[in-house]
Amino acid sequence: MRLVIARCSVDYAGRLTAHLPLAPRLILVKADGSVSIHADDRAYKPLNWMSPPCTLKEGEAEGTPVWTVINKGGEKLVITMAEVLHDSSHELGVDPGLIKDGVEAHLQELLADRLDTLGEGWTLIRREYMTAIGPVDILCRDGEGRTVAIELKRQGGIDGVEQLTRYLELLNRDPHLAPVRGVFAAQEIKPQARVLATDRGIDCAILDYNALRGIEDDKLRLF
Amino acid sequence: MRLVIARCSVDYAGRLTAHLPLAPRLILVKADGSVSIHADDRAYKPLNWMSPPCTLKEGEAEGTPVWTVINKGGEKLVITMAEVLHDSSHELGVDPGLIKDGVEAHLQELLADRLDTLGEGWTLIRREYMTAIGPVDILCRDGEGRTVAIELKRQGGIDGVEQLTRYLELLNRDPHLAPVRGVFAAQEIKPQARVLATDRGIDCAILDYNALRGIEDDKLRLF
DNA sequence: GTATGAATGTCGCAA
DNA sequence: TTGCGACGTTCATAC
Repeated sequence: MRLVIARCSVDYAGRLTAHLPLAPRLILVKADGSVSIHADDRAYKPLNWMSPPCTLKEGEAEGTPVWTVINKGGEKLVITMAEVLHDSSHELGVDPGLIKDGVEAHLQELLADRLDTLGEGWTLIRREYMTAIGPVDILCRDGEGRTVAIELKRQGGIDGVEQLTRYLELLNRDPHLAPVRGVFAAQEIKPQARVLATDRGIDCAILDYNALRGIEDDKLRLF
Repeated sequence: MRLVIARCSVDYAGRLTAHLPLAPRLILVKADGSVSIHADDRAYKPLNWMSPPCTLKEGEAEGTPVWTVINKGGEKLVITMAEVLHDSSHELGVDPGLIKDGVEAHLQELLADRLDTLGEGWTLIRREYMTAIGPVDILCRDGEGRTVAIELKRQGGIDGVEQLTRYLELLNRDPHLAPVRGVFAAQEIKPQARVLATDRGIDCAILDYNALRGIEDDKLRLF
């Protein structure tokens, strides 16, 4: 990883064209070949960048360094350095990587295992039940044997209700499944999404991730 | 802007929980208060980060530096540094910012000028035709004098079809306009979106930006 | 490889 | 503040 602090101007021509006037910035060159240009704001987002695979050519024009980064698609990033204030390189090696927990895939797994938290006697038919317009997160049967389509979200917004509505419309055309109930399950459901869901006869369920995981942990502890 | 290279382990507890085992990484502290942790891959994306507003507290545990970053929402990032390999600070000042030159509004302009690419005798009524639920990208008449609502997208997804459906529903209530056809026009239309559109009697059109622009260029060259 | 949906999405605009 | 759509979205995964 190479860190360069320089007063520079930058031009990008690719999916759009962009220009950065002369100013001091950080230029970050990673071992993967990527180049990104950071200002002292915009949080983690660079002003401009080039993703690998790409090639960096360090050239010169009238005594000032000019870096040209090009990728396969013909996108081009040109960095003109009026003044280099810092330049250092560091060997980091391969990163062992990130361990994530608490994303939708995990929620789905947990809920599929604990459908009884939604109601007594609920049984799983399939996770990621495939339809022509996409996979239903969970398809199951309720205590009375009715088919239920569950849409899972971390944040329950209107778009999730729309999604579930489309699935229900489609699933209800299938005589083997109809009538199909809908359950909109999320860690948090926004008021407007709840109103819309209720209006369409879709039930809402708030998921407690820690409780689900806790139950799971308890279950695991038994064995 | 402060650049620290350190062998560190990181724990994040917030919208999800994540852990990074001990390894050499770049820790980037910006003047806006943000902290991001970069490995030597993943292009411009950090392994972990905290966006401003947040507070960084530099502490210590058994002789090793421990940084704790907390934001208003109670999200927490803890960086434990086993070994600091580099530490430098740099004044960059406020960045003059980015000048972008994009394509999205341009597409609408081009298509409005070349409605005949969709069919013979098509004529523009209005771009950005205002309705109670938002502006229809293009409203026009087809060769047989029927009203047509066009929804434009660079990437045609299901959400775009939904949007157009809502417009059509509304427009068809207006006796001056009804019946109104729908055309979903995009540079690329995803299969599922096409299925949904077709199912709802909405026509799909693929736009060739370069061709449209080329035609436009030719036209411009005449004058 | 393609297509599809999630993302600690982020960002910006408007009601 | 919330909602909504775009992003050089990027990213992972199922087909």
